[in-house]
Parts: sequence; structure tokens; C-alpha cells
Amino acid sequence: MNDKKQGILDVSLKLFVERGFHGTSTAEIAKTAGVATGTLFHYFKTKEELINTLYLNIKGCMLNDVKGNYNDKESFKENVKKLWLKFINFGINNPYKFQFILIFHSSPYITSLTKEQAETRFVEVMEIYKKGIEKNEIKMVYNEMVMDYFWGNIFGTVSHFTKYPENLNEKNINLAFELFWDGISK
Amino acid sequence: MNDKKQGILDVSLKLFVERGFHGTSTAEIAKTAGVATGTLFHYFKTKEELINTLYLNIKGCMLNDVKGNYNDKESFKENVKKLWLKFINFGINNPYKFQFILIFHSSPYITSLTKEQAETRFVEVMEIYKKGIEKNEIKMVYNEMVMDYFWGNIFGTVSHFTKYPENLNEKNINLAFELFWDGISK
Amino acid sequence: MNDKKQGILDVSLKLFVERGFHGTSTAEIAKTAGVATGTLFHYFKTKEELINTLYLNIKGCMLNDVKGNYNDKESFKENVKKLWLKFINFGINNPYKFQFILIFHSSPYITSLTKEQAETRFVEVMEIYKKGIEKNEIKMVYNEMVMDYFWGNIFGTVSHFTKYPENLNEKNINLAFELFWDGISK
Amino acid sequence: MNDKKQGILDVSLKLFVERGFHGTSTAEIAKTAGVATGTLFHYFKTKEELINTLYLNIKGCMLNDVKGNYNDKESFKENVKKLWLKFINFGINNPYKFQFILIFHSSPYITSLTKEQAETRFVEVMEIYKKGIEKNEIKMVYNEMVMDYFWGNIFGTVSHFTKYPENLNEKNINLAFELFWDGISK
DNA sequence: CATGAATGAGACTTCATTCAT
DNA sequence: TATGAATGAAGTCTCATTCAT
Repeated sequence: MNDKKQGILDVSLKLFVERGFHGTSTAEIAKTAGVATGTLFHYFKTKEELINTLYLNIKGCMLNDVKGNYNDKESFKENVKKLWLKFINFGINNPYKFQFILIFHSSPYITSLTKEQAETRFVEVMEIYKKGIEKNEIKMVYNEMVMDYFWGNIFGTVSHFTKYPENLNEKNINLAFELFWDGISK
Repeated sequence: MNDKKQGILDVSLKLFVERGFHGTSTAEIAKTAGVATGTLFHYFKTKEELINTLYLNIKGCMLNDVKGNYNDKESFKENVKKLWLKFINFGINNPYKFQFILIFHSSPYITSLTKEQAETRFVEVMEIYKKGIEKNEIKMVYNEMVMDYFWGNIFGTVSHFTKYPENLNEKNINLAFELFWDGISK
Repeated sequence: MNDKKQGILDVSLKLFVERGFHGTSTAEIAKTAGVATGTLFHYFKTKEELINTLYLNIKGCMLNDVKGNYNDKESFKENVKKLWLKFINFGINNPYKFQFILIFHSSPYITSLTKEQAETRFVEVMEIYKKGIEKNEIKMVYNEMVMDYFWGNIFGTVSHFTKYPENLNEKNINLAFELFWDGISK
Repeated sequence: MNDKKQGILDVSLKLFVERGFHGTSTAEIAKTAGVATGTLFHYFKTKEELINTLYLNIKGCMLNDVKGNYNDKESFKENVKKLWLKFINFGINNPYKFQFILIFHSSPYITSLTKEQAETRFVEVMEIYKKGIEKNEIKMVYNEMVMDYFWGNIFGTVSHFTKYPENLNEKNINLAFELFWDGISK
């Protein structure tokens, strides 16, 4: 992707998270990115197109960081932990992107088309839990509740280590995972 | 509190949650509340004072719904469950207020003074967990992590039942609590 | 005159001079005067009526301070000096009133009716210069030019002693008068 | 300078003089200048920046019209008369600019920085009077009083010829100068 | 007489977007 | 591609004035 286009996206991420959609002006995005306002509108027809592109971009980033196949040679718990860790790491290493997803997940500026596009590829990532039920390793809880338990925990854990970076170490990460695991495991 | 003032606050809650701070105009708040724009600014010097007042109000509501003393005649788990349930019920019965807290908890429009005022009274509510550690019923996890585990779970659980209201029944609530409890309990 | 009414007028004078007509709100006048906004409008139907009343008041003050009969026992110069001094003293002792007259003399908020009412009584004060021409003591200059020479000098002299109050003493006042007198006298 | 920017300044001068700072809306300035409101704020960040720029502009105009070197081949009186005339001509030919300076000279909208910038270059223009004292041609009056006598007279004289343009001719101008000259000369 | 809540027009300013260069 | 001057609708907030108490 073009340097200027990418620059605009990078700057937008930071500003949209810090000040919200309407709180960030296209003029400021352009200025911070070091381009003219006209240039911004050359790459993105409207401000909404910009934020929708950004949303897809970021969800794509997260997906890349998080995807991976189930490894039959390891235990189910190991497999779940790997996935959990990838999400946690993504959140810790990309706080702006993580926040962005949280904030704009249910915002009216992201069109339903965009949300749909972003969602489809995630479903397969979550298939892993079906294995857990098959293998009788996790509680008999319906899918949607597992998902929301998972997300709530990811959210809480990432928030925690972002707020208290001094607590971030392997021991505490493992501790946090145990809280999560003991919740869903049988 | 005055009728008109309260009307403005009620309308603001809905609109701020649905469209964000900058996405909601004072003109629209006033119009929806059935008062003149001047009246809004008669009660709140600025839009920021309005949202800060609203924030304190809503945190106050939540606190009222949630507070209560530890009952020594019941088990520790029972006590925790009661607190957890109060939060969940608050979230389910007041989805706008719950969302509002989530969205504006870390927004730049809420001053640090406001946040401070809102926070102080919450600390004591959470003291309950100290009992759990004393009684050796919950895992040896430091305070802040328990809190964030708790909040993440509340967030995930309320989100779940708000998204799928058809799943809301006693059985599922109990299920959700067991996920939470098995996570922190020894 | 009523205490509250007078208070409003006093406060208005100061604020109108410092911030201009539109720069001063009726709310601020009322607040500074220690009355409710409604009270202000009880005494003055509109903001314009207030400033017009004030204008007439102040011109009246100046006239009172300045009037006096020609004394045939003293020289013409003595008579002129007395008049000149009265104006200078009025300006120095009432800087706000003096400024107010300067500023609002040609403003659109003062109606022509008000100006007319204020002007009529001043004409006779100035009749003194006719004596000077009769007595052949001042230059053959037409009336309007004498008036404007006089006013320009009053303005310059008062401005001077207001800006540099440390220079205000009898010697310098006399000096200033000599500058004036040597200009018009033959 | 840009056409539109200059147009805005020209219109502002007229309106600020006729209706005052707060009495003139930016919308009206823009409309009268034939530009959009946004354009006004493209060139001037705020209404105050506009009036400050205007003030510096106008003081610069006056300075240009008025400056000139002392000519040793002519008498001191001739030199003073030339300076005096330049001010009078400026005032008569540019009544709006002259009024503007009078009105906004001591207004709170003009920042002290602006006033300072405008003042510095004027001091040297006035140095001429030092020659008069050296040459023993003018009265022994301290500097500041000469300046204020001068300004008062300029003000009075310009006001006069602006009010009564039918009196404006060489004879009356000379007459007015004699009033001034006889005042300060020995 | 006195109050101050309530009004809505209008003030200053910002902003997404366009278009000639 | 890239620019930034220009636009005018819309935003926040102020203000003179009214009126029920």
C-alpha cells in the first residue's frame, strides 16, 4: 500500500481512539499525517470510507496474529491456551488497535457490510471450542455463551495488563489463564 | 431534582450512548427533551458539564443498586453471588446506563475529578473479596487482577444477555455464574 | 432616585465603558449590581432605554459641574479659564463619565432624540466665546471651529492627566491652559 | 496581499467603525465582503485576530502617509506644519481609518502586543519636537504634554472638517494651524 | 416591587468536502 | 498524484427579554 495512504490510516487509528470519530477532524488527520486535506479525500472518498477501511485493516491484523491450526499432538488445554495467548498478546502489543475494535465494534459509522466482512473469517477461529465439547473437556455451555465468556475475559485481562504494565510477566499471565481455564473447563 | 433538568439528563444518556459525545448535538438533546437550547445551558454551563453530571449520576445509580452488607449467616459463595447478580441485573435492566459507563469510563470528556469522585465509593463494595482470601476460598491472586477478572466477566455476561435476551433465564444465569465462580474459587 | 435603579446605572457606566454596549450583557449588569435580571427590565424597558437614560444622566452631571455665569468683574481670560478648568476637572474626577461621553457621543445606540435633549443646554454654556469676539480678545475664527478647537484641547488635556496622574499639579494645569489660551487669543 | 483577505479587511474597517466590535457579526463581514464565513476564518483564526491585523494595517497606513525627514533648509515652523498637515490630511482623506484608530486605540480587543508593535515606529516621527526645544522655538513643556496637546488638536481639527466639509479650504486649514502653532510656539 | 427559569434567535467557529491548479 | 483555498451547513453557546410566582 502507498506510503501516504498508510500514513493516513496510522494517524487515524490513534486519533479515532483518543478522540472518537466526530471528535477527530479530517483536517487534523491530514495535518498529522503530513499531507493535504485533498490528499486524504483522494484516497478515501469520505470520512466514513476511511474508518471502514481502517476497521477492516485492523480486524485483518488481529486475525493474522491469531490464526493457526489445531495441533492434535498437544492437549486441548494447550491448544486453547495458545489461542488465548495470541489474543492477549495482540491486545497488549497493539493497545490502539485493541481499543479501536472495542470502541467501534458497535458504532453506527461502521456499516453492516463492513462488520459482516470482518466477522466471517473469525468464526472458524472459534471452531476450536467445538473440539472441547466433543472431547468432553469443557462445560456444557451453548456456543454464544462460551464466546462471550471468552471475550469478556480477553477484555478484562488485556485491560488489566495495559493498566498495570508492571504486573506483566509470565507468572501473572499464567495466573490469568488459569482463572479463565478453570471457569470453562470441566 | 427539577423535571426539565432530569429530562435533559435522561435524553442525553440515550443519545450519547447511541451516537457518542460529538455525534450528539446539544440542539438535538434539547429538542428531544422538549426544552429550548437555552434551557439546557441554563442547567449545564457546557456540554462537558452535562456529560460529567450524567456520569456521576449513573455511577450513583449503579452504586445504589449494588451496595449491601456482607451477610455472615450465608456462605462466602452466596455473598459473592449476590454481589455478582446485582451487577448483572443492573446491566441487564439498565442497558443504556451500563453501556454509558463502559463507553465513557476512559473518555477524555470525563474529567479526572469526576472519575475520582465516582470511584471512591466503589472501593468499599469490592472489599468483599478480602473476606474470600481470608477464608481461603478464592485463589491467591492480587487485588487488581481479581477486580479486572470480575469486570471482564460482568462485561461479557451482560453483553451476552443483552445480545440474546431469549437466553435470559435463571438456569443460564446460574450457568454464567458458575463459569465465573469456578474461575476464581479454589 | 431608587437605590437599585441607581446601582444599575452606576454599574452600567463602568461596564459600557470597559467593554462596549454589545460587549456588556444585561445579565452581567444585573449580577454586578446585585439585582435579578427581571429587576433591570423593570426599571428600563430595554437595554437601549438604559443606555439612553445613562447618557442623559451623565451629560446632566457634566452640565451641573460646568455651568456658571459670566462674571463681569473678572477679565475675559479669567472667565474662559474658569470654564476650561471646570471641564478639565470634570474629566479628571470622572474618568468613566468622560470616557462614556466620548465613546457614545456618536454611537448608534443613543437616539437622536436623546442627543438633542442633551445638546440644547450646552449651547448656552458656550455663549461665553461670543463675548471674546465682541471684546476683540480672541482670534476671528468662526464659532464651530472655536468649539472644536476647545473640545480637542479638553480631550487632549484630560487624556494627558489621566494617563500620567503623577504630572497632575497646579503648575502643569496652568501650563496646559497657556497652550490653549495662546492658541485662540489674539 | 490576497484579494479576498484584503476585501475582508476593507469591509471590517467600515463595519467596526459604524457598529463597534461586538455590534458587527462575522457573518455580516463575510457577506458584505462577498465571501463565505468559512473563508473569513481561513484567513483569520478568530474575530480578534482580524481586528488586530486590521489595527496594525491601519497604523501602518498612517505611518506611511506621515513619515518624512526633517528638512534643514526650511524653518522649524515649516517642518512642523508639514507634519501637522500630513496628519490632518490623513484624517480627512481616511475618515474611517482615523475613527478606527481613535475608537480602538484603548479597546480591550486590541492586545498589548499589537499596541506595542504599532507604537514603536511612531516614536521617531515625533522626534521633530526635540528640534524645536533645541532651537528654542517652542515652549518649555515636557514631551508627553506636547504629544497630547498635538493629538488633541489633530483630533479636534479632523473632527471639525469631517463634520463641516463645506468649511474645508486652504484658508481655514491655515487658520486651524495657526491656532495650534500659537499654542506651542514661544 | 422583585425574582430567575425559560425562551429561541443569532453569535462565533468548525468541519467534511470540492475543485482549480 | 497532490495541493490548499473556498464553501456553507451545522455545532456550541450567549443574550435580551418575558412571565409566572
